[in-house]
Amino acid sequence: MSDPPLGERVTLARVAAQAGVSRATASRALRGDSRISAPTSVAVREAALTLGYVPNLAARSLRAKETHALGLVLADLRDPVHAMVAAGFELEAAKADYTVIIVAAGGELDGERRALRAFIERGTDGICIASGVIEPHEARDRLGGVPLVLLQPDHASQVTRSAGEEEVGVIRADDAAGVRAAVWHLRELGRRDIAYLGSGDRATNRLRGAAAADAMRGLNAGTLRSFQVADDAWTRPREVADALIGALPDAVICYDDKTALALLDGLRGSGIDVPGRVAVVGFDDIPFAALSNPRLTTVSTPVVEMGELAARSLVEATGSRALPPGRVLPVELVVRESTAGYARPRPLPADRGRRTEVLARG
Amino acid sequence: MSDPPLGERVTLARVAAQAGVSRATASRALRGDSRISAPTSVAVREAALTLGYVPNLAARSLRAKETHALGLVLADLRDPVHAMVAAGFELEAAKADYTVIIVAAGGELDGERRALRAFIERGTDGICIASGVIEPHEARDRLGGVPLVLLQPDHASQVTRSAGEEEVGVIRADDAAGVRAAVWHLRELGRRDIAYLGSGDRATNRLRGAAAADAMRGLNAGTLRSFQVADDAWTRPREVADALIGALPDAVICYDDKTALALLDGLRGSGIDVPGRVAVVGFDDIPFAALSNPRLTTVSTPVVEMGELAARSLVEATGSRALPPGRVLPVELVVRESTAGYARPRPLPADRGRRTEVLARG
DNA sequence: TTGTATGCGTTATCAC
DNA sequence: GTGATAACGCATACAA
Repeated sequence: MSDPPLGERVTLARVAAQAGVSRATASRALRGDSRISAPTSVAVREAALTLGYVPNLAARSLRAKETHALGLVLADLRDPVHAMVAAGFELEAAKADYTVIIVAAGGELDGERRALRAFIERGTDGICIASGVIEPHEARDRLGGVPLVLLQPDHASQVTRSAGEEEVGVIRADDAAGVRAAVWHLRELGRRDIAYLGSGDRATNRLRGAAAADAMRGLNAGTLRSFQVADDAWTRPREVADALIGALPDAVICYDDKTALALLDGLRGSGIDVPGRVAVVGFDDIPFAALSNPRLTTVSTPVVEMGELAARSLVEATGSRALPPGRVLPVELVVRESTAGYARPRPLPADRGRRTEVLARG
Repeated sequence: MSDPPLGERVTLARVAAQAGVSRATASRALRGDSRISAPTSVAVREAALTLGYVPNLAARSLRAKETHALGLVLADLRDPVHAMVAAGFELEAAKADYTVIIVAAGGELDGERRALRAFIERGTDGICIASGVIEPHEARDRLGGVPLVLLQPDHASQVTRSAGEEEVGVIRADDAAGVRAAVWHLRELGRRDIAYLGSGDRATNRLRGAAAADAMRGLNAGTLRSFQVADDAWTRPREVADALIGALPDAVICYDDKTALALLDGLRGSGIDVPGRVAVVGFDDIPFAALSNPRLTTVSTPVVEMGELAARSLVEATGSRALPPGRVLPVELVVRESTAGYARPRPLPADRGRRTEVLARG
């Protein structure tokens, strides 16, 4: 079952010798070149197997000028959303027999620059920057020709482009549509004093906040109130709740699920009922949003699929010399208990509580 | 700011030519060889900079027989625990200027074999298998000499080794101690009918179950009851709760936090009070365990640190020709509301609810 | 159908 | 201090 212990690594030359052919023939046989006769092919394969030959991809890359590797830059694998993007990316890359190099840049410009440099050094065939803060133009410049996909770019320049618009090489979720659906939903429930709770100071945050304000305007529903907490405030639920308490709205749309779940906890700590006193909406629909108490209403974004799509685009781009296309992916509002009517739900028979209602489809 | 658009990639030869020296000299100058004169060194660096030279690591690896890359096999990046291991691993690798290749093997033997093969092909300087199901001996065989670290190995052979024992190249958390602390804690609270709720059929699950049974025996506390749900049951909370309902214990130690949080949700769906009727304990202490309602008592395992440790071991192993050492890392029981006294906690002033109590330190 | 020869970009060994 | 030159392992253009 297990290969022979490779003290010194077996090279193609050894295989060729063993099979009694030239290196060229061995190479062709192993790569399935149609011109090689069946018997030689078999002989070579056999030799490779018994010797435990494993090709040296560094050597192959050097010749072939392609590595069958993709690079993925993201902010932090500890964040479930980023991890899910990475999961989708790796999954799809693996299907096409590509390997993935991941660099966590910590959401910092210099980290992203270093990551790009590392990818160039390693000659990755394609690169994806997820939630990057680097200016798109700079990234493309630094890469000079290597296929690049920007996934939910978080650079300031992204705030101003009009919603729903596709951009070459950019994959995004339709955040604006999601926020709009949330606002509509809350208005339908009779909530009047709606607020946006931002977290961090990146483009995505500002974009969602702006979308909420727009939606309010579109509904002639008065102005949106705005609160803001730090990037990592969600690990300190009190801090999140305290940002609102004292000027409590009757509905809050949060930057993401992490913030929303922390808010839920913080409000409970202050004896404030959700959804009775305040309705809460999250963003992303991470798995734990369905397990909170009350279960969290949230805008579900296809994070895993976005990762998959990014990888697929890159794989395709390396084949055809074309640029990866852009995409704006639909999101949907998943309504759960945190925005239910004024009464808290009773114990639920069967799986009723799990049911979700689609209000908006990007 | 941005490098010149590299149509064809700049090679060392170009830099050398530009600086008016030989390739050898250029190479030495860039790597900081002390024998190169200051003026030439400067000239070379300058040339490299203006030309936008980026070294080709494939070529370098081919010569140097080391890649400055580490391989990480894990089951699934969508799982927060695995993602956190990966985060720690990448973080620490990056500090030592190593790049990380991640392959998700889906918890399947063949996937892990393929991953190892891919790593060998790419010549990674070290490899970590996290929660792998591959037999340790087989893994070492296939790798022939490449430093290997097994992180929380999940192969059957791991169940029988005695708890707390260190094994070369194996990094584990002291699961048994954690479970023991949980059992003691529950007994102290007066819970008598304690159960273990397993999930999946891997070694780690069996190991934790066995540790719980042992702890009960050690306390002369009667026999532990055992329940079991599928690997992915946590996404179907009803199913998790239904596994217990009908023979409800008054305390449950769950395989992990995901399962515990699902159980919390499922029990709530059935109107069963936690901790009033049942106390619930999780395992891992993922961030969301602190945000549930009730907040989850859980065994905190140093997942990120384990990833860091793994990477560090590998980096060190590549330097010194030695094998990576083994480690059993301490865990601690974090007591929260899900095992509080019989009364449900009132709204909490300030951060009282966040306080944790350390009961056991591996 | 197979073999020969060359080069991918670096670094190390040996000269000078 | 610096420069030729060879070699890492592989894949291909060209010959046969």
